[in-house]
Order: sequence, then structure tokens, then C-alpha cells
Amino acid sequence: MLLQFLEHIRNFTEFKKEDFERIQEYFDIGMYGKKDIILSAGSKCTYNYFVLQGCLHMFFTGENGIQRTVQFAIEDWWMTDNLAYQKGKNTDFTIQAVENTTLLKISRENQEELLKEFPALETYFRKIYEISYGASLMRMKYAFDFTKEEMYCHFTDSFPEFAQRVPQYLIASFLGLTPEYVSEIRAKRRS
Amino acid sequence: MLLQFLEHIRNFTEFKKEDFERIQEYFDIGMYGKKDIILSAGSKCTYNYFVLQGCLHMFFTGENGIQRTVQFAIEDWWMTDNLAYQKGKNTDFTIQAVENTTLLKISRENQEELLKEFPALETYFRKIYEISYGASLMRMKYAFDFTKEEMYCHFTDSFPEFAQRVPQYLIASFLGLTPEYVSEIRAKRRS
DNA sequence: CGGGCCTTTGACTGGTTTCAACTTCTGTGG
DNA sequence: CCACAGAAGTTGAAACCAGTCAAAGGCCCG
Repeated sequence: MLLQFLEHIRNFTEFKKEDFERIQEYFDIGMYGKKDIILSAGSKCTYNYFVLQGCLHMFFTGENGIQRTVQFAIEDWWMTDNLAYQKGKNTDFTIQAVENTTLLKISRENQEELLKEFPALETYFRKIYEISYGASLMRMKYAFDFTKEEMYCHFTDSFPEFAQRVPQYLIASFLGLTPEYVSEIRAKRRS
Repeated sequence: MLLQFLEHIRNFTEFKKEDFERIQEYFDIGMYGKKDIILSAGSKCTYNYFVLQGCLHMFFTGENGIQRTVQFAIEDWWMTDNLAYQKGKNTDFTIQAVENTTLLKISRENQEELLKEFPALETYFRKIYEISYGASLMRMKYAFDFTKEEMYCHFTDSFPEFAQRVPQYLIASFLGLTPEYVSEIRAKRRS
């Protein structure tokens, strides 16, 4: 399963297989069950997480107590609260496993050292963040451009397998609408 | 004014002043008047822009013809459609000057070469995107957590000088509400 | 001084949330 | 293997936030 991580890196930058042994030493591996909490709101955000297998979501709890999902991560995605991670500060977000999940985690200090030892990985991370940032702007675009109903339809049409994979109330939470309204849209679509 | 660019880089990574001469050769400088278009929707996105002086905004035009601002850039900020820029594809977005603006621009090929010649800049860009991505997630958080009225109040309270600097209808466009509703909120606040 | 762009005001509308009750699904222990 | 409790999904009615439309007022710049 770790080799998949190597292959993933190689999609973005050249990297020698023999160096991969050294890389692994910077990471810890972790296994979590469905609904386990990986990072709690209010705690210090010291790790960056890479999903080998499974699914995570990151959410915050609003004034009213409602949980809002900010992003998902499945296989080959990174996840952390970047702002808090960079500065080693407390986070507002919680990261939770949606399914049984295996992940790699690396501390900020280790990541800095890793990048010093293997500068090729600077390129890798730069590209990863470039993409993530671009994707985040596209999501803003959709949030503006579409009505809630269109957002839901667009999302389920774009990622049908993923929409199957996670419970509906999480998709509602991710798209910023109520579970009840999702029901209504689905009912309308069925007929 | 170019030295400010050097200083900015040095906030994120070590960089020798004597190398700065070489750097400049990778960039073009551009000057634009208020409302000038820097990048048009539908055209190829070949440049990454850095604001030396002034203010840009990036927007798209929705089905209904309404323009929605996705982000602003003022002094020391980068702006481009990252997804399109990376792949050299056509963009959905338009970049326009909000004020008279002086900027540096660099093509994708030049940026790749620049990064090869000065790997220290990989660190710089990685950190820039890390921050941008984190900030973008925070913005999603606000979009979810707040009502439109709260969004407006939070924004103007957080960035009072910026709220003065750009016209109200752009702030409305950025926050995803109508100019009319902004008026209503302001009227309510005054009393 | 004039024209066009920006902002304001008010009435009306509807997409979406809220609330509460009911049904269906899921998994865990006896 | 069934029973049952809690979680997830559905339905319908009432309320409201925010958008739309239209028209008038203010302001900047030529």
C-alpha cells in the first residue's frame, strides 16, 4: 500500500525508488475506524495526513451546533488545516474518518526536514497545493453560480460513485444545504 | 518597486540579493488602467500575475449574466486561474484591474525554468499556495457559517481599509449577495 | 452642466430552512 | 437469528432570508 504513495508522487515529480526507503522514516502510519476522530477542533494541528485507503472529512461546528463539511479526502489526497498546520496553532476544524481508513501522517518539523533532504518534493507539494487551491476556487465558483438544487445535481452527476460512497447527510453538509432539502430534491428527481 | 518583490520573497525563503538580477529576466512588467482586462474568459491562461501596485479582481459571468468575483489581489499577491495555468488551458475567469495597476507577469514555461534555476523558490511558491489554499478553506467556512448579513459585517469589520478601497458592488459580488441587499444592510446598520 | 454609473428604497416573490412527526435502515447484544 | 435502539432518510406545513424588479436619487468625470 505504501508503494501507491510512491507512484502518486511520481505523477508530479521525478523521484528515485531507492530514496523511498528514507522517505518512509519521516512518516507514521495510522489506522482508524469509521467515525473515529483524527484531529479535534481546539487542539493543536501538528500533522499533515495522507489517505492510503478510506475516506476522511473535515468539518467545523457552527454557532447553532450544525456541522459543516469543508472537504473530503479519499485515496491519494492530503488533508489538514493548512493555516493551523503551518503555524502550529490550534484548529477550528475536526477531521473524522467516514470509513475505516489507513493513513500516513507527518509532523510539520518532519515535513520541513524531508523537504530539505529531498528538494524534488518541494515541486511535488507545490503542485499539490496549486491544484488544491485551484479546485477550491472552482468550488467557490459553483457555490456562487448554482442554486442549491443545481449544486446537488451537479455534484452527484460529477461524482456518482462518490455520492454512493458517503451518506447523504454528509453530502448535504458539504454542499451547504439541509438533509431535508436533499430529500426533497431526490423526490423531485425520481418522478 | 521591484525590490519590494525581493523583500516579499525573503519573507518566505532565503534568497540572495545578487541572484535577483537574474530573476527579473524571467518576468515582464505590465501597467494597466482602471477596468482594463488582463485576462479574458475563454482565452488561454498562460501567465501568472504578481501585483506590485494596485488591485485586481478575478470574476466569472454566470448563466444569468451576473458577474461574480472569486478573489481580489492587492500588493504582494499572486493571481491567476491556477487550474488553467497549470495545464495551459482556456479559462472560465476574467481578470480585471480595479485600480490603475502595475504587475509582474511570468509564463508557465518561464516559471518552470525559474524554479529549476532557483530551487529555493519552490519553497516560496509552495508556501504561497499553502497559505492561499488554507485561506480559501477559511472562506468556505465563512460562507457556510454566516448568513449573508453576517458575511458582509464580518468582512467590512475585518478589512475596513479594503472595504473603502473598492466599490460596494464588487464587495457584494465577492461575498455573493446583491448590491441592493448590501444597501439594505448598510441602512440597517446606520440606524 | 450633463450622462452614465453606482447606490438606495420599497413591494413582491420564491427558494430554502426550520420544526416536528413518521418511516426506513443498520448494526449490535441477548 | 431476531429484536430493538439509534441513526439516517422522508414528508409536509409554516416562516423567512435574500433575490428580483422597477424607479428614483446621488455622484463622479468628461
